[in-house]
Amino acid sequence: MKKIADIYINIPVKSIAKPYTYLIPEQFDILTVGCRVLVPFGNRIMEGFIIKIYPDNNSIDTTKLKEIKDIIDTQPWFTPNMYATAKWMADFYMCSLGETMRLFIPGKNSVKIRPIFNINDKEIPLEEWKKLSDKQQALYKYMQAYKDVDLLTLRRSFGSNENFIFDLEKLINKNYITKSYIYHKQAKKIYTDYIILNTLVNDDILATLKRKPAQKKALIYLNEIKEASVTDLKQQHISLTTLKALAQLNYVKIEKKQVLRDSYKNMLVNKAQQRTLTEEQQTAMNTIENSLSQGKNKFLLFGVTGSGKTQIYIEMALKIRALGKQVLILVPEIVLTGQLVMSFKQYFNDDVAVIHSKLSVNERNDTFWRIRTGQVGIVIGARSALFAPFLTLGLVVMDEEHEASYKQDESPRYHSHDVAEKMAQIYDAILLLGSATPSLESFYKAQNGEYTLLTMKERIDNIPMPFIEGVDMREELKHGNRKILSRKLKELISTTLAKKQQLIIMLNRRGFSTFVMCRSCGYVIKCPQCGLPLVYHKQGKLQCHHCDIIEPVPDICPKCSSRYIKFFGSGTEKLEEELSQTFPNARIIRLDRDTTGKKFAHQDILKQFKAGLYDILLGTQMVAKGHDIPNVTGVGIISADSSLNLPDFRASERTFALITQTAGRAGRGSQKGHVILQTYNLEHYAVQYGMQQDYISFYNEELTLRKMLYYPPFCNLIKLIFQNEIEEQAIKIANDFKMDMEKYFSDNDNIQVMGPAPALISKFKDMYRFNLLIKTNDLSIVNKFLRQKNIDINKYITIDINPINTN
DNA sequence: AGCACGCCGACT
DNA sequence: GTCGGCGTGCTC
Repeated sequence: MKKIADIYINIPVKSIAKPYTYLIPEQFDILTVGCRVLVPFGNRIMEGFIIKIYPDNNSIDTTKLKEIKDIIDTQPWFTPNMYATAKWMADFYMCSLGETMRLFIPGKNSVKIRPIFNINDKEIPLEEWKKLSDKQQALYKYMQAYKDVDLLTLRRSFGSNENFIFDLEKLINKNYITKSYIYHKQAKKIYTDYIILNTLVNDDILATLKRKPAQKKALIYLNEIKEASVTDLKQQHISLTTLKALAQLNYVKIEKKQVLRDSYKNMLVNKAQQRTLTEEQQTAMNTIENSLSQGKNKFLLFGVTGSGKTQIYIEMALKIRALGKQVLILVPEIVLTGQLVMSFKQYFNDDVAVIHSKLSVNERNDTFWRIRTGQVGIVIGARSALFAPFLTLGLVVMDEEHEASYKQDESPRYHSHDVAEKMAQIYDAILLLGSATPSLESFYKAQNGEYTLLTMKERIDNIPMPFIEGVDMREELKHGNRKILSRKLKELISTTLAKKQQLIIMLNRRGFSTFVMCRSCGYVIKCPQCGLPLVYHKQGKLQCHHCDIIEPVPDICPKCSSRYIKFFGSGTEKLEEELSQTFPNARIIRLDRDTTGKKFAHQDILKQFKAGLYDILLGTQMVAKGHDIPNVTGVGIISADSSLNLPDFRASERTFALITQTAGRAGRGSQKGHVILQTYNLEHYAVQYGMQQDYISFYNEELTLRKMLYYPPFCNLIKLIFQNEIEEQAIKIANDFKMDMEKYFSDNDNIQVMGPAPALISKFKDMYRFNLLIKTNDLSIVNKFLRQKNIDINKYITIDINPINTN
């Protein structure tokens, strides 16, 4: 009797967000829950994940079921814990299980499926043949000559214009040509020749090699390490000829072995020196031990920039590795991995795997395999590292836990913070969050005892905190200075350069001018797709920083045809120009998304700056994060306000964090740092406390505001984005829903609906977008209501649980 | 998401 | 009368 399985199809589409039932053919009886399979779906072959196998098929009508076509895994890819995580994510974020499960496989699909075409065996009668067009006849003749033709080959032979597809379908419909599918695994395994010692090495054997010094040397070397790859041996100056000769003598065996790609393998690092913890670090470790013995295993490590949080992560990782469990280290961006990977490699060497979105599918696949088979114990990576196939998990570290980039901003819109916390629970692992500026939510939890708070106030080696000075840019204007650089900052740059020390200058906008406006009619040139102002870049192009669309700069205003088109606002390119004009002898390098296109470009720039090849590093917030450059004593923050004026309740929090993080770059060596902070909002509390580096006061003031306005951490947020081609329709549907919901929850004061308000990107690809913001103290009842109303499968409504911004 | 199906206007 | 445009609905 054939068994039956429930399968989720690997497609990121809400409308098919349900399991489909298939028969398991007898030859695939080994299949279990968590295996990946190929199934017929509609008239295609698709990849699917088995989520359930029925013990018997008595109560199910099997006549309408299709059969599983082929298998991808014989062992389940999804462990029960991976499945539990995916399931929780789908429930919590109200998206399809297929959508969350596919996060866990390397690449979007495990197999590549492509259609191939062949002629049908039966002949075409002459009178039918005559009815075919010339093109159709040509196509048929072509397929008589070649077997298993795919679309790519046809395209090459029949021109790039797609007309042949029409004729092809005609022939398929008449059953002259058949269409079938072939598939192969996405990831290709690579192999290398491996040399394995095949004899006891003793004096007798070595004696036979008396006149063969190279072979003798090779054998002695192999005796020490037993086996090695041919490439590794080549580095030891042992040639393939030598090895082949040894193989002839049967002293060694040559075997093919799979190589697991790892571009971080040959990273050169110094061995870790003697570990000595500071008093604060030791206290933190003791607190962790005590809490663990009381069964508390969630920690918030609140440590100022430069206090040595990384060392705590390492200490904890050492403990967990000693227990044989795996460790996950999350970092906000690939950019930050460089520094942290180095530190971990010093202690763990090749026990470290790195995962991020710039890895090739092949390398990711190999890395996943090393994790899956327990060949590595430390996994460092950005968001996507959450979905590595851990065997066990004893510790989840989240560095810079306040970072907004932990939130995935497209479907499935998960927040790594939530997922990491859930995973820690599922795997029974320790959760360790770290930040110099914790998110309000996390610090609030620490205050309430949900997390154990670990505080480190001192910088390592008693390095003093930098001196921060604010410059009111309104005063600068009054004194006739219309430049980007204030007089004080210019002075700081001069004196720092004179001392042969380095500077970091942050301006959180890339490009040259931030908007282009017609002086005559006031028209601002906007992105045709999303309506945001286009940014002028130096190479003479206009770019949308949201859609990456590039447009030429118009000579005349598109609206009133006047020639008075001017550029306003300043970005990093303009700052670079002003700096090099003001300080012609300074060596300046820029770091922003425009200069970091290639895979390791970012690290290269930082490496060169660190090596002293440049005096000034300028860039967007990228320059604010993580790296430790001892010779930097001066830091300039050009516009602390740009993040302050955003219409979002987290604007103050972000501004405070950005100021603190950037200022923290100054004075990491023995010299005291000096920071100039330019702002138009000098009296704002986020700026003031940022200047004083006083997180606690900022937290208290911000928390009072949050409580008053009923925002997180006092409630949870759900953002609903309503889309429609007709603006009024979008507003009406949103409003109707709002009234519906308010009626349903009329007796519950803790659930509020705000809006509808036009989204920040109010029109995208001809769709108007309006937001509703739901505030609730109970996510689950709102979740239930939304499902009941089928909001979760409505393709014109996007649900964002715990959104990172509200506009 | 694809892909078939089906209903309506343009062209041989 | 046929071709082909795109809106609608389905996928075990």
